[in-house]
Amino acid sequence: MSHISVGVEYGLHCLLHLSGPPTGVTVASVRDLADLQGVSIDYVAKLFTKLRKAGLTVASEGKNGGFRLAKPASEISVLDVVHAIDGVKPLFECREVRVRCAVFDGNAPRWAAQGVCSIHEVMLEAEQRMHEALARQTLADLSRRVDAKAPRSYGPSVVRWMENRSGSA
Amino acid sequence: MSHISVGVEYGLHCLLHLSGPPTGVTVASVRDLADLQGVSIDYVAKLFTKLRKAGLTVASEGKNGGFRLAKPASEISVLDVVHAIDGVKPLFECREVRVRCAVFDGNAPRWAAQGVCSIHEVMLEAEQRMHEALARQTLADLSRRVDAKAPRSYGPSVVRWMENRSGSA
DNA sequence: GGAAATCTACTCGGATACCGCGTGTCCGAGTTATGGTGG
DNA sequence: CCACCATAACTCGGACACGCGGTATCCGAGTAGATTTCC
Repeated sequence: MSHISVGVEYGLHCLLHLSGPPTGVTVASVRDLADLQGVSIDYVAKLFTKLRKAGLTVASEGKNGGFRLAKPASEISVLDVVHAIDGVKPLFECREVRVRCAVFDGNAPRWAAQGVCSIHEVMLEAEQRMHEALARQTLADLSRRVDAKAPRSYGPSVVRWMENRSGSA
Repeated sequence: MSHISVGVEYGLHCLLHLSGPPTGVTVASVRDLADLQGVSIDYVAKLFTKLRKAGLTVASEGKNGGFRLAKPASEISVLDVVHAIDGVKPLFECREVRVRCAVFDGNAPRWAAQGVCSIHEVMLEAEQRMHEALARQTLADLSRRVDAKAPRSYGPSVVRWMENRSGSA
């Protein structure tokens, strides 16, 4: 179990497919998105509920409904997706052991509880660096990287796959 | 449950007390270290077993035994402690969903499985930034910060507390 | 032919089951200094 | 006075219990377009 969950991974892959041409479409149903990656439909649906609440996607209900990005892909960072799905769980949870030092015998002096624990400071600094790196990358950046790897035929084949599904259903 | 466990927090606090004057001593038993912070003895013992295996501390067995740092505090980074106790668990565990894309229909082409997943790359970059921040801080740095906060009387009182314990026992 | 009813496909959200892992505890074994005992 | 033995204190390492949260599934409700039915 890692700090950044698989939900984030699924979510990012789905959002990449929603980032428009050349590699993806602009609107798709949860069913198609889930089946496209061999993941549980219900699970992906829960992810998109979170993404919607975070204001990253908008949903259109009813038949032929689906999700699309609420903003241009260049304005959605990886950090946004992480926070939307995993919440803001901290890298490190300080338990304030400094105030429980036996020397204080129960009642810690003011200076011990004041400010942020020194160890906590270091962890917060590291967390900050991590967040900066994640905030720097947007869906558009990721999309470009994928496009650079994949052959030119990949994008259209994905689009065709989705159209065939809705056609056969 | 955060990515960096409470074990690391306990471990760091213990190691700080082992970082020598002015705030700490140079050798101490697990019992004293644990009681000093109101933490389970057995649990701290397990932590120190890991720290020993990682080569950060050395133990002297038998009566009046205990642990001391294997290296100067200035050569032990926070990252070393994190890795020693939590292991090297990754920030993000890529499940390679890219190769499971339904378009490939079971057998993914070479280009899809080649190299590192684009999403994974971003996560690795963030993890790297985090590690850099943790590697930059040593026990000596932390010790200095604590000393700057605590009054001059704190260090000696900790030492006295330990001596009283071994004296009364 | 147009309006109403039905159907279908989709989103929404809660409830729940499963399972791995972090946290914490317990115990037996090995090791070394200390204190006591007997020659 | 010295050698020997028992005891205490400590580390070492495995085993295990507990609970939380991530992962995954199921189901009922609400909504809107498509289709059919009926006047």
